[in-house]
Amino acid sequence: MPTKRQETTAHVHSPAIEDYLEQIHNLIEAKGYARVVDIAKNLRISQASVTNMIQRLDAEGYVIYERYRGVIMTDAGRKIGQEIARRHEVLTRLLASFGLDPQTVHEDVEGMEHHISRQTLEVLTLLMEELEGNPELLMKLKRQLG
Amino acid sequence: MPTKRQETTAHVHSPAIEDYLEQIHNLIEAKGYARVVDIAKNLRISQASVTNMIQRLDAEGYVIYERYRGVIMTDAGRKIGQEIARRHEVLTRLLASFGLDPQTVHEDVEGMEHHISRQTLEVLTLLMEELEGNPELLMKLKRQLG
DNA sequence: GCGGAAGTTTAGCCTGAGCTAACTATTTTG
DNA sequence: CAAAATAGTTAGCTCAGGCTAAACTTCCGC
Repeated sequence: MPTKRQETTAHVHSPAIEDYLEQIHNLIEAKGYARVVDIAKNLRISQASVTNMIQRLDAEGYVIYERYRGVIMTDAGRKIGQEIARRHEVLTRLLASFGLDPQTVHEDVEGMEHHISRQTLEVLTLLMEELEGNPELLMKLKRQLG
Repeated sequence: MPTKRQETTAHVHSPAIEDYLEQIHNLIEAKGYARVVDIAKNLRISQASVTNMIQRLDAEGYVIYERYRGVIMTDAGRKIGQEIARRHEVLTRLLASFGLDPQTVHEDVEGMEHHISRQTLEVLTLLMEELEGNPELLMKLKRQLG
């Protein structure tokens, strides 16, 4: 893997970090708080790994963490969490509109969501909106999918 | 042995492996052979890392490797290399048709190409073809991009 | 208000995939 | 055809991000 060389300037974050922040963001949206055990369950990794990463997220300024007490997000963390959630939603709606099986959609979205620039997100949003507002076109394309 | 169906190109290989096989495939297409030094240059990693990985690719049956003599691809390796190259091409054409800057296209494609299922590839191919055959629609969408 | 269940943290380990430095092999060229 | 340049390899590191086992905290029912 051509690992992105660490930019000295604006700090770049890994897919893993994005996954955690997206998850924490979603949990806080949904239940008002984010527990280690739930993050671990949703990401399907061990609780120990979550604790570990949360400490890193705190050190890097994405969350504020107090031992045994849970996390809250900083503005920086929330921003990233929201961005990823947005990419997730657009991709999911776009693919789902073609009737792909939900499991496949989920897997592809999980994989792709970390790699989409602002510009590409705009393109995909546009495509999604066009298809949602133009059922004729969508039907035509779906017919071609066989 | 009970029958274990494994039809859907199971993700048994890493993104890194796909990157190498895509690159080796492209080089062989273009020049008839793939040298360590060129693979390293294209993936922007060290030659030592390439040698290392090539040995793994041989061990896992994707290429045949002879010390100091270069690599050739097995059928398994070629299949993956072609698949990734195909995903690469579809994504590139789709995004480029909206006039996104080539550097951005390239980065996004590099990131996304490893995560696209057969079904999603079909959807994206369809969208690409529709836009290429329907300049009206493409123009309309591009106008909306601002 | 205490004891066990549930949740969290620590310690120590592993693997993938990069790196550099030093060496070896091959190719090119004066 | 030998020596310099180029290409390839090996050894030994690093780092991210997983893991398990065991220890520690918190919470809840009795």
